[in-house]
Amino acid sequence: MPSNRKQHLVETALKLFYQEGFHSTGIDKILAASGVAKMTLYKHFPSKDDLIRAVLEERDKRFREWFFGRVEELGTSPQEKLVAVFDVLTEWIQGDDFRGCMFINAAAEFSSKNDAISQVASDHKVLMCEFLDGLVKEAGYSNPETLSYQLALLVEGAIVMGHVCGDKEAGAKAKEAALVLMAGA
Amino acid sequence: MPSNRKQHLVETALKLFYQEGFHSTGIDKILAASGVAKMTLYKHFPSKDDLIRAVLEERDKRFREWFFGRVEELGTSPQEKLVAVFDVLTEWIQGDDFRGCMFINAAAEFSSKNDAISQVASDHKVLMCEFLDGLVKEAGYSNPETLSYQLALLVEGAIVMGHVCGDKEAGAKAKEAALVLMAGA
DNA sequence: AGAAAAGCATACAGATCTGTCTAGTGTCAA
DNA sequence: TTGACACTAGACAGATCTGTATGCTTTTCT
Repeated sequence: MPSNRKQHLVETALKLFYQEGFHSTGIDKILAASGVAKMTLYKHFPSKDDLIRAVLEERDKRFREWFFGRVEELGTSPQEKLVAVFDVLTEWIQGDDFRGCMFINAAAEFSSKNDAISQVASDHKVLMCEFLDGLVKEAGYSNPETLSYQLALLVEGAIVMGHVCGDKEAGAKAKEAALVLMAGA
Repeated sequence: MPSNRKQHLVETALKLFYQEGFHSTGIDKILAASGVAKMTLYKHFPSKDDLIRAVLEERDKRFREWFFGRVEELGTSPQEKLVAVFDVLTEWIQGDDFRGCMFINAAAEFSSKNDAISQVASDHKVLMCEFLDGLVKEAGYSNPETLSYQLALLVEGAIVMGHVCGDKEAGAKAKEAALVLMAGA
């Protein structure tokens, strides 16, 4: 049974790292916000990097659960689910606490020398792509890899435009483009 | 006439901030790498944030000059230039020192509270979009804004996949998608 | 040549940040 | 009751980082 405190730390760090960035969020801020003692943190996580990795892994797990789950809720056929991807994307981007993709942000903050963190970010994107790929294959498109990657590009593009430019319509516009690509495939 | 030293500082900071990130690059590292004295830096830039802003503005200027220039070199008709956009994108992503888009990275590191820096990042993206929009309009597409934004999504998506996943083919794959969208518009 | 500006070197203040040490508190189980 | 264990509180070490102060040298312009 995982300690109460450990989970609580990850919870708090999840919010703070996402909202303010990794370097900008000091250990002390996380401790103050969570009400956990410093020694407890360092008992569970040998270093800040370890905490960051744990947070990213948790984020990956939760985000995909939420995203894939919502897609399944909104669509029945694989075709519908592919379209739903962009509705869920829009939901996310339009949410009040949207601040881009945590993994893109992590890749931006940590140079690729930091293997472990960059790897988690890359893995997350691969898993997102594989989800799309699964749907595209189920839907029976020819050249599924090509189409699914193209849809992934639109998703990532919308995340960026939503974050950097604050364009709340980025998801909807990506959806339009996706429909064109799907129709042409 | 801008001081030699000032330009030299921006030059050095440009490289370091891009390669290692903004928070990870301390003032002292920039000074050591450039051989400029600390007081000289603070004479030209009241704070690190001011230096960062100056660097981002310079980057925006140079990047667009390079990017737009290369596009003009590779294509003659607006149509060709639109295709060339994705060849130049590929060139960039495949370059040895590619580490994503400096403005996406800046937006990731600085929470939106930091108005000035976030604004420069947003402005850069808007200018990139406007360039695409100009080409699309010259090429005579109907619904130009729709198409140009869709192409922008592909560009941003390719940058992300190129950076986070290290996919050197992201640009080429975005090009394929762009051709489909252009054909359908 | 000589004044004014620009830059250099270095030490330092003060804040902040990661990570450690120590001593004490509360809890649960044998 | 006692011992193991998790956690707390707070001081502290040591590094690092931004920004300042001071005194000196170099360049530049007239």
